[in-house]
Order: sequence, then C-alpha cells, then structure tokens
Amino acid sequence: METRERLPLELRAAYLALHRRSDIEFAKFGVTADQFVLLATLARGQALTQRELAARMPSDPSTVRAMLVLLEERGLVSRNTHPTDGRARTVALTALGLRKFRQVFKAGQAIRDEMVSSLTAEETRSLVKLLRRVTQSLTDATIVGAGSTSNIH
Amino acid sequence: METRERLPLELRAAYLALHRRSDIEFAKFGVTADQFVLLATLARGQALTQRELAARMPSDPSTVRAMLVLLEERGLVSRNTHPTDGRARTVALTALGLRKFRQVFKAGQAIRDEMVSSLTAEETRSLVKLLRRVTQSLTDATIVGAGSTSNIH
DNA sequence: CTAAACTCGTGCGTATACACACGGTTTTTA
DNA sequence: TAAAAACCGTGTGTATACGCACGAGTTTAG
Repeated sequence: METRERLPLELRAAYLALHRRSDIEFAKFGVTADQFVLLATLARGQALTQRELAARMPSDPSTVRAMLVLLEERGLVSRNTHPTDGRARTVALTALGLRKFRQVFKAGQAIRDEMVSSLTAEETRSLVKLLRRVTQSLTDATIVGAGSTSNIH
Repeated sequence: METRERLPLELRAAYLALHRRSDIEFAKFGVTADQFVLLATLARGQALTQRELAARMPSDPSTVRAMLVLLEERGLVSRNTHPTDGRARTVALTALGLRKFRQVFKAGQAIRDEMVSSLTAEETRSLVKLLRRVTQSLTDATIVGAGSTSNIH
C-alpha cells in the first residue's frame, strides 16, 4: 500500500468532492464553483488582461474566455480595450459582480469550515504548505518539459 | 493570510497541475488522465456495474457512461449483461485494456515521483492522510444534506 | 400478487479544461 | 525600417463533470 501511489487518487477525490460541494452550494446564487474562482481572482486584481487572469486562476486562456463571455452576458464582469496593447482586453468586476462575489464568498464559508472540520489549525497550515510544494514540483516539470513551445509558421 | 481560506484554491491548483501534467504524459498512449483512472479502477475490481465503477472513481454515472462508450470503441473495455440484474451492465478490462493500463501506469511513475520530489516519505504519508480527512468531511456533509430521503421516514 | 417506489443505464443540456489554428498587434531582429 | 518572431484573443473540436428526465427492470408494500 504505497502512499506515493495513492496520492494522485486522493488528490483527485478531494478536489472533486470540493468542486461538487461548491457547485451545489453556489447554485443558489446562479454561479458555478469555477466562476466563483474567477470572480475571486478579479476581486484581488482588477483590470487584468485575460491571459493574466487565466495565469492566476490558474486556468487556460480559452477556458477563461468562454467563462467571461457567460459572465459578461450576466453583467458580472466587463471587458474593455487595453490602454496600451491593442491585442489585449482588460477585465474587471462590475458593481453587480463585486456584490455577487461577496455573497458567494460568505456562503462559501460553510464549505471552508467543513473542509477543515477534522483538522487542527496546525494540520491545515501543513496541508496548504504540502499542496503548494506538490503544485510547484509538477509545474516546474511541465515548464521544463514543454519549454520548446514554438509557433512554426 | 488565513490558511483556511487558501486551502480550496491550493487544492484546486494542485489537482489541475496534476491533471494537465498527466494528460500531456498519457497522450503518447492515446488515453486521458481520467480514462487512466477508470482503467486503474477496473484493474482493481473487474465486472463492476457502471454505477459501482462510478462510485469508486469517484465520478458521475453519466460521465462514466460517456467514457465507457469511447473506451469500448477503442477496445479497451467490454460491457456485458449482468447475470442477475436486467437493468445493470458489468464492465471489465479487455486484454488490450489491461496491457494499456500497465503501460500507462509505468509511464505515470515519473509523474508520481515528481509530485513527491520535494516531500519526505513522512510528509507524503501525512499529505495523503490529510486529504482523506478533507474528502471525508466534504462527502459526509453532502450525504447528510441530500440523504434525508432514505432511512428516517 | 399487484401497484408503488426505487434503481440502472441512457440521452440531452450546460459548463469546464485544454489543444490547436487563425488573424490581428506588438516586439524583436537584421 | 522592414521582416521575423512572439504574443493576445477568438473560434472550433474533444473529453470531462454533473444535473435532469426518461424508459425498462427490480424490489417493496399492502
């Protein structure tokens, strides 16, 4: 029973459980778990470009675009022309979007409490730390491995 | 800097990093990260019903069905009639499916090694343990919330 | 033993997640 | 400064992830 071989599956199980739980809770407010992540990221740094936003979530630029189209239709975010870069568009929360974020964040407290309900404060800190290191290891490897990203044309 | 509020995002970041990394690595073998999870689950328990399979992954029955349709077309799994239950179908790996699983599992060792490359054996054990507890807490809550349809009436 | 309740798989709809190619824009290079 | 390279957002295609409603089969209640 190598714990090293269980780690990927346990990580997957934990994330999917969180995602399901969040989707159910947030549905009352008409947003998905991932849309909440996007709103939260914008709440921390307005006027990001779409790519910056994607990098911080973290997520894929084309995924983020699809989400922005939906959120813009609902009036939660606005997309404007970038002041100096004609290619880019800046994204920001609308007043409605900010209000929605705060509502959902509050509702999410119940989930965050549940998550750590069987953990001590010390264990929670430890868990966050370990997750960060795992992410770092996987991300470094990806960047090194895929570093030959080229546009051949 | 409340670590309790960072936990969901760190969990998400770690899982998505793992998923991306796995998809890239496993693409060489023509399977996705999630398809590998399905194959691995079958390798541990053949002749499961689709629902049992979904419960063990864990995943949604309708998601699993869509995956099975694709995997069956590629000859990696077979679906047969259940011996006693006319509603259910049993699922099993084909010989090709088993071989594929073993190949991909071997290739996946590199990823599993990377994941724990900055962790001690003790920390890895701890991480698995903490993730399990988080999953448990989130799952219990979901069941309690939606489970009042069964025993108590 | 029959009718209601439950369960299984199916099929459809919406939202991610990401790859990839494309056109337009900026930056770098020669 | 003109050509090349790199970058941004868009649009399309495939694969999850899950909810929901449906038909068929099974279990339970009366």
